[in-house]
Amino acid sequence: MGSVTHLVVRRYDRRMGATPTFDLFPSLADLGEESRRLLAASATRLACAGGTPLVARGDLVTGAYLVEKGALRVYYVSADGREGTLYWVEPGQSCILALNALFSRLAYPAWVESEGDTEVMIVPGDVYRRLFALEPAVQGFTFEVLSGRLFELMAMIEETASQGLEARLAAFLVRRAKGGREVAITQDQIARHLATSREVVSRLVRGFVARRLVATTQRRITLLDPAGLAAICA
Amino acid sequence: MGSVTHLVVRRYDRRMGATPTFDLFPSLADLGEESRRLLAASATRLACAGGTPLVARGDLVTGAYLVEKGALRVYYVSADGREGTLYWVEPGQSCILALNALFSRLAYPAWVESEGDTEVMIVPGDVYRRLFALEPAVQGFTFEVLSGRLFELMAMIEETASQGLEARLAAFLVRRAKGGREVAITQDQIARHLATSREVVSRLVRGFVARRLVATTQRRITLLDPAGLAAICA
DNA sequence: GCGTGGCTGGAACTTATGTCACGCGGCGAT
DNA sequence: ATCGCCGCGTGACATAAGTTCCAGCCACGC
Repeated sequence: MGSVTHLVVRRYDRRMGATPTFDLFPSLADLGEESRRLLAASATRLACAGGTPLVARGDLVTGAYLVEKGALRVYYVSADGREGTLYWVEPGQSCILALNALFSRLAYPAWVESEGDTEVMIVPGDVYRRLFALEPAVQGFTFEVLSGRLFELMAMIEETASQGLEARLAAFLVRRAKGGREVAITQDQIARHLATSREVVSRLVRGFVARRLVATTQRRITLLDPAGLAAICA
Repeated sequence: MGSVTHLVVRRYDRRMGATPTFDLFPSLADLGEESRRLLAASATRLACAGGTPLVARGDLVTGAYLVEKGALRVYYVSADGREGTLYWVEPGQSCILALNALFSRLAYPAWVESEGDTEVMIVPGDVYRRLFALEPAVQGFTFEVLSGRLFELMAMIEETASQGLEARLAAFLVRRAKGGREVAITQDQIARHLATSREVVSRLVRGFVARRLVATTQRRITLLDPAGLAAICA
């Protein structure tokens, strides 16, 4: 909000000296030659800094978003201002809601923002639809993305309903560390991911600190005992 | 459990004097003649009474379930035994998780049971996959079912996170009445839909009764003031 | 040095929800 | 009839989570 964002959209062309890379999208690698050309001719790339708002609830989305770098955070905001993360779209994945809205022509039901320096390949809606009709690879890719999200959301509902906040926070930290021990994030941001308030996160983190599971500094939580945290999730 | 269930699976054939009806599945109506024949030759129908367990978490699902009558209830059960309904599959819809597991070959992540006398058309996995590859109508149908569920689940997550139980109960009753005023259901069942306990439902219903929003008898709740209930949801 | 803003720690309190224990009434089975 | 089960009502209580409010701390700029 008010911060300077770097939002660049450009067409793939000679100037960039590169056609879209499909390294991240193996399912898309075996397109027919014609489809590849169609894609290269119409796809644009969007690059932006972290925290850039990309889609607001109710927007009509005009293309398929294929994330190449960084991540997209898809989240909801309830009437009283509380927000919660629905899922992240990481490199090699696609923003499924975009595809969704794309086909069913429904308005997008959530917000999307970038997280970290992000690059996204955008395939215009009509092009994607044509590719979907023609290319089994695109059908399969689309189906996988959709069904993967469905599974994630179902797991999330169950987790939310059956686990306390402490367990969910522990799980969040472990996932977020991705095998490492550092989680560089603000407690306020954590609160927004988990749809709770900063104070509550602070209280829970304090509890972890007391049990020597983590250590904290400003904007950073260090996992001292990942196994212990993981045990809490169960 | 222990109760007598009526579970019948039969092949569509001369004895039934009818090929599968596509009335409920307009998207499937314009299949090629060959596909129609393939479908008719391989589809089976399952008929069962309410409460029949059909799929358990972890099952490998072997076909696409197209509901013709009754409904399927898809729900989760957490470690401590609490359960909650994820969604219902009503006539004209398909059990998307079945399709999901079908394509990605993942184990089914939830339970499914029938609700009311139910009839389901089951298309074997390999047949569905072949039809999906060949028929745009099937692709579109599949995509719509998947994306519809995604939207529902997202809405549900937001609702669960931002609304209190009372509001969710009110919403449940209004939806369930489907425009009418009668909801024939046990409070215990309601509790299982909303992932809470019977006592809590009882307490909330009592509150509604006190406000003359509903009246209760055994196994039944009558909406006296649907508008008032709807107001609570907001 | 000093102020300012963003982030965190922390107590005290309120509220929603879950849990336990029990009674009561209807209704079908024996 | 009467026994027993099921669905329900109800209060007391336990607990997790949200809320309010304030203090401290760090980094940064001036």
